[in-house]
Amino acid sequence: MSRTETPRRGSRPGRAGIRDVAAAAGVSITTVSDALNGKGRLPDATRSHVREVADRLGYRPSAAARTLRTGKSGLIGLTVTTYGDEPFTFTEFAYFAEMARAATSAALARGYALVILPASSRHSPFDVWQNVALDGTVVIDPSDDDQVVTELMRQGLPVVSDGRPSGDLPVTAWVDNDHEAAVLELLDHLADAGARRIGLLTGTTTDTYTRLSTTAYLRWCERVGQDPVYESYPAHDPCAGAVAADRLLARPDRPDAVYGLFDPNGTDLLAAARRYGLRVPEDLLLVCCSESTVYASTEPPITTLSLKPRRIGTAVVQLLIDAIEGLNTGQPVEQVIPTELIIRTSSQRRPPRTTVSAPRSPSGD
Amino acid sequence: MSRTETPRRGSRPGRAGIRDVAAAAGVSITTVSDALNGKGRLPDATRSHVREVADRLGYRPSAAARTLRTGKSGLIGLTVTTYGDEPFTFTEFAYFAEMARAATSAALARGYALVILPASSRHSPFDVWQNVALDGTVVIDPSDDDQVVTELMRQGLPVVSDGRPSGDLPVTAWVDNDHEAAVLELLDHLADAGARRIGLLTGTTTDTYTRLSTTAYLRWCERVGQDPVYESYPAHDPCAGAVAADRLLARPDRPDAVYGLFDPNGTDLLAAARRYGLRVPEDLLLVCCSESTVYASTEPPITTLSLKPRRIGTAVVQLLIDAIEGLNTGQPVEQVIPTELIIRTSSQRRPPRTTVSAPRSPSGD
DNA sequence: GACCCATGCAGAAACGTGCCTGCTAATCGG
DNA sequence: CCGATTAGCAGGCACGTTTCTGCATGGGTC
Repeated sequence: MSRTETPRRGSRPGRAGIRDVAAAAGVSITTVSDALNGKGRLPDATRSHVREVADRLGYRPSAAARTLRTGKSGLIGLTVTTYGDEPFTFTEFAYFAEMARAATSAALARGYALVILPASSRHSPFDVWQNVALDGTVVIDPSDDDQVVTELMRQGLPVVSDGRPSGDLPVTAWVDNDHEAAVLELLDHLADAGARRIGLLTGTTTDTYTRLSTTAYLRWCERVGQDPVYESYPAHDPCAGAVAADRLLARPDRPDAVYGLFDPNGTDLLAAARRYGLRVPEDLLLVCCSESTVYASTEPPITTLSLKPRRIGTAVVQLLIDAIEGLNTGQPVEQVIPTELIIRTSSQRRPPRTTVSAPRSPSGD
Repeated sequence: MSRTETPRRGSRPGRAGIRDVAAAAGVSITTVSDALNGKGRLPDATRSHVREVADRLGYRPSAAARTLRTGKSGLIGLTVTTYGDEPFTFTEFAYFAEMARAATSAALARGYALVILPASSRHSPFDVWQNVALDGTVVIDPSDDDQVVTELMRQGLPVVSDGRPSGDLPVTAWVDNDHEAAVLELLDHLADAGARRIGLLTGTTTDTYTRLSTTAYLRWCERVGQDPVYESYPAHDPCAGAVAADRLLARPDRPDAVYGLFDPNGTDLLAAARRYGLRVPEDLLLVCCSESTVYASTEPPITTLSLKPRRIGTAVVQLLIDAIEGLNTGQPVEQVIPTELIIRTSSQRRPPRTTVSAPRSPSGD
């Protein structure tokens, strides 16, 4: 009986609820909700009055209550595969950084925020996946039988993957490059530049990117009648890359052109070439897959294959939000983003033009 | 009257609630909640029975309802300052990538997840900040009168900043390097290596890092009696960096050593040095602040100052979670992370040792 | 003047969980 | 054998919001 008089009981002091706004404005809770959300039919006078009172009280609606009521949280999960003990190589390479950055801004532009989550999910109540209400999830390079993806789809949550899912992994949509076509174009470019034996620096991991790129290389070799020359290494270990680059150039059947599948391969191969006294591009043509801008100012500048992570990150998020809001029914759920081969000095036998004057000081070139 | 018989009304089909688990297990809702959360006093038989039924039904507790009830969401905001029109330069430089990665894994290890949020907050109901329930926020390089930080602190939410807040901006705690000491140590190192006139490549932005580093440089110059030689450029524009590097080396009072404040300055300065025929380190000593590993394999390898972003990201999150959980009362709220000067060839007059054999082919060095 | 509809707002039922309160039966000390 | 304690569990309120329903009121139309 005496309890009915306590206006706010358990609420944190300092945070005003919608009830406080209604009481202060002399209207009902419904009116406050409608006025602030632009719904219902209210005269502008009431609307502005409620807004003013809410502002004066510093009212901030509870996101948790809104999510509970509406079922929409405005949160999108972002997860990447783990490598070994390291939590994950998120942004270890420039690709992930650019992709995540584009995905973040695309999500924010549509009123969503990204939550970074691990690729593995313990089946325990302390799992982070249990404690966050998601509207959907972006998965980067899901594994063949990704348990997280399976579970999310089973819950009816949309999942869009960067990288086409292998096997029968069900996803709402996916975005990827045409890796085979990119590798074939790249190898043709090297052959046009005069390469007779093209080597490959690849990874031991079984992700889709590595697999497709490697098989495309092998098919190309078979087509042109060249013996494959490649070295593999665990891509998550930066030191192993330098060692593998060295191994590749130390082989008796040393290639006269190399394509490195991973971002640091360019500098690693360049350093290895210097160690063996090989000039680039005179003795060795070089291309690597990278999003880093450092290869524009190396000596010499290195030709890179860009996977356009910005476009991928944007497309992934757009597809996911469309699915969340039910806008993409009937549209294609597969999207292929073209790659871009940025041709620089390292893959051209004749440098396009010499550096602009600037006399070399010591041993005159 | 007839409504009391409908077991689940508006709930999404396919998602079982705690009521369904209670009904299926033949116990009350309280017992289910206690059994799954390890609270209350229940015999192990009941506990395991409830768990089994919950597993069988695929029960997933609603994060929104739990957050509404407990007031804790398990979410931590992560925000960085914006630069121009670009949403934000998040992970534009390796520092942010490494810092965010360490912060993410530190948060996940303690059961929290990071939400990436923009530094600006429109005062509108469509603002992302309104729609996400946060337990606390990590702010990278807050501006002098950061409105987001002020608002969050006013709401009673803990805020920990990477970079000491300038002015009277209130924060719960902050983590930073001792930038002055780092710059002074670095300049002393260059002077020890024989530098007579040390130049600086700095930024036009007014963030704390740029300001402290620049003033430390100016103070050092004053102390040793050297005229300051520096060029400024907008750090968010990668092209401007190369131009500024060129400007610095084109000056009549050309420095014989340069420290670049930002990550890409190393390659930019190296390229500029090549254009002017300056050998590194013989004619020009070079140091830049970077977390990138490419500087280990450039020609020559470049000495870098590491701000230890991994340690900073970890420390920031630990302090924030301690504050959220009320564990750090009385502990210091300021934490200084030591920097590390990674000395390579570019800042040593005498290279420590020549490259291991490997005959240079053409113009014999 | 009776009917109808649009307008402006209030009441109240959920959303799904956590936890405080309380009730019953079993154990225990004396 | 009896009061006191405790284990084991159920009832029900509250978190703060959205939204369905409904009740007045007023101005039109026939």
